[in-house]
Amino acid sequence: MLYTVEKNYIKILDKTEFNIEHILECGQVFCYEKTKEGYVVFPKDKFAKVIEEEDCYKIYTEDPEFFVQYFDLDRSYKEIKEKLLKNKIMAEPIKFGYGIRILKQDIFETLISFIISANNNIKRIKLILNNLRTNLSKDKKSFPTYQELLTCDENFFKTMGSGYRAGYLYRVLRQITPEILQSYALLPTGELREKLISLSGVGPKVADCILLFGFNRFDVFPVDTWIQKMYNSFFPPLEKRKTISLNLVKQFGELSGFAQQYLFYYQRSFVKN
DNA sequence: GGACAGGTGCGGT
DNA sequence: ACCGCACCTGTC
Repeated sequence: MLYTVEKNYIKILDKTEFNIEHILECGQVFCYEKTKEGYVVFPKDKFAKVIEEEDCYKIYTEDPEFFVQYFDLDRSYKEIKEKLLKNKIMAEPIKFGYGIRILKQDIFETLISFIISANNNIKRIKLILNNLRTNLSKDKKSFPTYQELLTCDENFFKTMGSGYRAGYLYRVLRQITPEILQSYALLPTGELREKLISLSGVGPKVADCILLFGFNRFDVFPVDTWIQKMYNSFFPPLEKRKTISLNLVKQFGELSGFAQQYLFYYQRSFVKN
């Protein structure tokens, strides 16, 4: 067993299967901060403080049940890594990001976050999301609700720093509701992907991210500029991201999403600084 | 100062 | 269906 639930924290017993830096910095999430003591993470209206100790992690939270789900603690990543290691290309990335886990994030939150992420850098994405939180949510620290976002006009989103994505945000809020999004969970991946791409500000890359991080569909391989660079350094170079994605899904099948995270985290570690 | 960020929408072929 | 280009704005 990976964890035990104590009174006000979750204890992670195996640090080879959970590394908070790997989990939060591998590109799947924006609502976290590094602190002096460790990391804080604040999905939806929840909050947890993650502290590393000698032989364990402690996840301090008022809602352990939520964070057991959120951190995907009941899935064996040991098995996933073993399967992925059959592909030689995965050896170094898994060695480097051994403690990665794919979070189970709120679907609506993932939609809004990744629309903002398009052609953008992480620092600025976090800034925009912070602006939205402090200006819209009543407690200044929860992710804004659908209703709160719906009251905003396009210009407001611009003042939050979202630039030309302001129009995407304004329109997408009038195309869907969190409830309709949730109902898409019943659809097969291909059909669901089409639904997502039909939304304003959602193209192939953002759709794949929502599929992976919100709906936890692992048979998709989001290809951004980093993955494209990685791919073109390992394989005969390709221009089109769609072809790259198809090739990678062909290689990794139902484990594509996991492979993507290890490869992304590894690739980005070189270029960062 | 320009290139680049976790791309998308749009109009023209 | 497949290009090519414009697009906010902070950071290097």
